Amino acid sequence: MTDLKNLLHTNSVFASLFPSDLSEVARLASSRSYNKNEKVILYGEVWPYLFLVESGRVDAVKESGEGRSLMVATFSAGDLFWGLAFFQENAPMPVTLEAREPSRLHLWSRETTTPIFERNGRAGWELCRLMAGRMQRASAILEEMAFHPVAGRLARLLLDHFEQAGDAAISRHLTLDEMAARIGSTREMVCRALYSFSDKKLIEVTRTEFVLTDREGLSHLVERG
Amino acid sequence: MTDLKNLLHTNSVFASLFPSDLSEVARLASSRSYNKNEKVILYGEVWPYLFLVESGRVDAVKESGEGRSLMVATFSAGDLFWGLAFFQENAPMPVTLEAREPSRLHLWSRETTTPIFERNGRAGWELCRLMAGRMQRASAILEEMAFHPVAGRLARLLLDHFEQAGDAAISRHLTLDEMAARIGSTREMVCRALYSFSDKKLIEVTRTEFVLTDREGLSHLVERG
DNA sequence: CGGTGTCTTTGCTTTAAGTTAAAGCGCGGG
DNA sequence: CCCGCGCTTTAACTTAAAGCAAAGACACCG
Repeated sequence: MTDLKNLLHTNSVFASLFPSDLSEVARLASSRSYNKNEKVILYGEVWPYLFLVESGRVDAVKESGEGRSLMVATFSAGDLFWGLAFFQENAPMPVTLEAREPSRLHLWSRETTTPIFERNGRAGWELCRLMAGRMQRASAILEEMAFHPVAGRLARLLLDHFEQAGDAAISRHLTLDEMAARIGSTREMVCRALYSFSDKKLIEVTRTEFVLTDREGLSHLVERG
Repeated sequence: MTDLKNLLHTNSVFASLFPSDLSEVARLASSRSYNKNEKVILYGEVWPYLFLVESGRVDAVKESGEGRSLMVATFSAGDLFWGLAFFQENAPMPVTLEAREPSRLHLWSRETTTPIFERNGRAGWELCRLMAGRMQRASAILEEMAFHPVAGRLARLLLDHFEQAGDAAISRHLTLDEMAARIGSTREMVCRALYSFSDKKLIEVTRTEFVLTDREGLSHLVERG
């Protein structure tokens, strides 16, 4: 069995195809590699493709007319995503997709795969479930942007992103700009918020490391914003 | 043929069921009426249902801890929507659903309908298409909240909501609070923004009516935010 | 008619967010 | 080893948004 077929088996959507259709899908895939920071597709383009990430990492980013950007999702090995035009003709991409590290994707076009999904009810259903999950995430982001101030959003980012380490120092592998993009703000705001957390003894900050000293306090900030 | 079956036929998802399954679905529906302002289901509940609006209007609203609210969608006759738990067990409602006028809905539970979708590939596919459309809308709202200031969001609301009338006076059938909920702001901000538009000769405002005098100018405001 | 409650409008205050500018640090290239 | 560039940190300033309070306007009801 090919590597691609193995990869397909690990995905709940493809795994529920009839075996013959799974082979067909494996044959229809067009595979491509992307360099670090290479764009997969730009915001606003009509892009009728479905893709599965074999390796690497692809970010979905919205960019405003001038300067600001907001990262809404990131996809890594095993994740499935699509251009809206895969489902609805002429629907433009709502985000730019950009490879953050050298990445390899397998792509399928709308025409070749539509008939396969139409005869595999179970796979269509799994795809719905996947979309429901994405919807939930979109909804959570929207809620944060609408109701939680910057400090609350940053507190959540810290908690989510540094779950693992307990009291240990964590190296800052995100720049201020990257954090700002994730919470929809600016590098300066993030810096100030970090130091305001530090003033309140919630975290310790150095140029290169964090220590989350008071997760309780941080999650309290997330709550009330 | 029953009224419900007629209604089902007008919906792209149900219309692509096998005829026998369509009858089955009609039989499985539980139908309910809601009064004006009655809640269908509250934010955060686990609600594994799919529903079709027969008549009336149902709004999807997010509410913040204190006071603020944001209306993200409204459903009227012929529209299909669902609780996330219809697709993913235990996923909570991301919005509160509330009947804005006396409304009648037909509901289906997860258990009874899952097998039907699994054997009707075409219907599952149509459901995906529908979800893609909803995603697009969610994405547009997010983008506005993140990148466009209040004035821009309000300008769009005016243009969208009063498309029909040309230069004629339009009665204000939305209160300031309702407009504020739609653009994620407050009554006061909306009022001020309206009068700032009026100062710029983009619209004319009276206590009870609007005239959109300069749609050009308004859409220009939408652009640059 | 007057009373009551909802909605609109406005001024004033407070808070959050964003912008600009100026250092400071530290790593890699020459 | 030093220099320069890019990222980080900080402070002062500006703007946008929200909150509060009070005054009208209107609509409905008894």
